Amino acid sequence: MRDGLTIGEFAALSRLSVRTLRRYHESGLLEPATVDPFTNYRYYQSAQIGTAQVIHRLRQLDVPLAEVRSILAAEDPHQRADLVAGHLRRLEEELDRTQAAITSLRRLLRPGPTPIKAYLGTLPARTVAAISAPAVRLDESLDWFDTAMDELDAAFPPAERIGAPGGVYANELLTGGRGAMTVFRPVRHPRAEGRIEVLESPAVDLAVAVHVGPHDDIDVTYGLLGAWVASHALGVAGPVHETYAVGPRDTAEPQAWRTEIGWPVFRLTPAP
Amino acid sequence: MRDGLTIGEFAALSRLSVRTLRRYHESGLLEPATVDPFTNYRYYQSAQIGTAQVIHRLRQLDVPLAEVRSILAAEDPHQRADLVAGHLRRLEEELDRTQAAITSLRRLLRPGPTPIKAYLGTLPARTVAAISAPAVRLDESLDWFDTAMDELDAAFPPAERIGAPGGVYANELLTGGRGAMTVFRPVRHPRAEGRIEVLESPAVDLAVAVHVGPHDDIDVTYGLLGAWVASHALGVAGPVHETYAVGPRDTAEPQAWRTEIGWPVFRLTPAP
DNA sequence: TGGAGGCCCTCCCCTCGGGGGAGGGTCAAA
DNA sequence: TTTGACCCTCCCCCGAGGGGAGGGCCTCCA
Repeated sequence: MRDGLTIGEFAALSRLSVRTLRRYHESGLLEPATVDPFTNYRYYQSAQIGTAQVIHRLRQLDVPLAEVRSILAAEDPHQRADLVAGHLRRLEEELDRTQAAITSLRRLLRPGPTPIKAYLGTLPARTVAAISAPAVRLDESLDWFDTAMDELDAAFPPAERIGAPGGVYANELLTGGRGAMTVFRPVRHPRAEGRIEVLESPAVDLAVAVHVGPHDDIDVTYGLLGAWVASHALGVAGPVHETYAVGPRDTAEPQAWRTEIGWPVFRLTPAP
Repeated sequence: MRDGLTIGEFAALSRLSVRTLRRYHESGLLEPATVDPFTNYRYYQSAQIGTAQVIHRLRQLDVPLAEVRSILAAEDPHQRADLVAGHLRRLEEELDRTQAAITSLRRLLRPGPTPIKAYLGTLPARTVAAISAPAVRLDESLDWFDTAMDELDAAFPPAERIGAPGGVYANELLTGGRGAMTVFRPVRHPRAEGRIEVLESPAVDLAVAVHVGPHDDIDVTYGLLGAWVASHALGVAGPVHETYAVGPRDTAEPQAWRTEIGWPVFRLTPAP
């Protein structure tokens, strides 16, 4: 009777390729039960099939090998389940991104010219209650924004609020980097409290476009506004302002959302 | 007035990184409108923002750059939509695989021992109507199987049929390669017709396990059967037989499916 | 009219999870 | 004993970027 299953037999039972099994051995992810010291032949035990199948399926879910390792290392089934559940959550987020990409593409690939109603406006100086963070990544921004907005809403009941809330976002965020982010609400009597601070926002000239609907394809509106700005010989002068004229706090129907995007701009002087 | 947008400005508007834009230039996917011949600075036009956004979103959907190229090259919006739709179909298949992986993992990670009821049996010699393909890949097998089964069903009406249909699958399929595949149905009066041939299947000793439910996690049953075979000092002697005792043609409720997996085996003689 | 500091350039190497293939040793059935 | 399938190591390749070094360029402000 043999030492165990050869790598080829084991590959068939675990649906992994022979090469991949060798790689997993090399990286310590799945050690053969025995390795012949003279021939270096790998032999596996049938009890290892389950482990190999777990690896195979986790990899199908794009779990990185390092994480597979920690899932396998977790003795406690609960802890293991938590790790897997964490990855499933990431899969759901990935699905959201996929959905947004499809929505956005549908708009981008719509035949015919894409109209954009943009205009120049001036945001007057005003005093608002705000929460800021110095360095957030774009993908963390949604969570951060919700938390901060909840804090503002808790501190200023509806009677205190005047006008729609908004956010100010550093332009570096658009390039994938970290950047400053502010969420604000105009209120009757702004006051500092906890993370909330009183912000004097100066008057600023803006190029404005209104995005209607959920934010899945807001990048398209940004692009159209950016094109409008560039083609009107304007330069970008600061972080973008979003004003949530109608947002998730006003209606549960995302189709009705209205987001005003305002980009501080200045007129470029023509070159001589 | 400048030549256009610098790479950094363009990156922000298209949500691509500067590095990525340079890569797309290098690979001819998205050429800057002008390149300064002395400094090699890239300048983009605002009209290119839409194209860059399309690329960005397609990449989010994991469309390979080569395919992005052909989508962009398609002038006709319909043709373009077809290419995109093709990829969306692939995304759906990916989603099916993800679903199967989750089902399978749930079973694999279920705490406690995993019972398997396997037994040795003999499939008697018999004559069946069959369709074979010499070299199919596992991921093509589902489509191929459905087509072939439909042909068999069309040629042999219910009154002709005796017993459950099945398939014979080369073991190479399990390792990701191509292999022979046969779908068969026992019928009263087998006859060749079109792709259908009459197959004399010899008697064979099988290790058998029954998989209950949809095939999402059938790999686990295969693994358990394989472990059982290995631990009983048996060797695999030929292509695996699946018999669809209850299948999609019998009930729309996948939970009720019963698939008998039979692996031809022989007794290994103990080493001296 | 300088600088300073932020952009931008190229070039090279790294990542991750494999696949292809060369060149050569081993195992087991005929 | 031969033969053919199987296994070994080693090296290179892929795609789609990211990191960083080293150095030039642009533009704003003093």
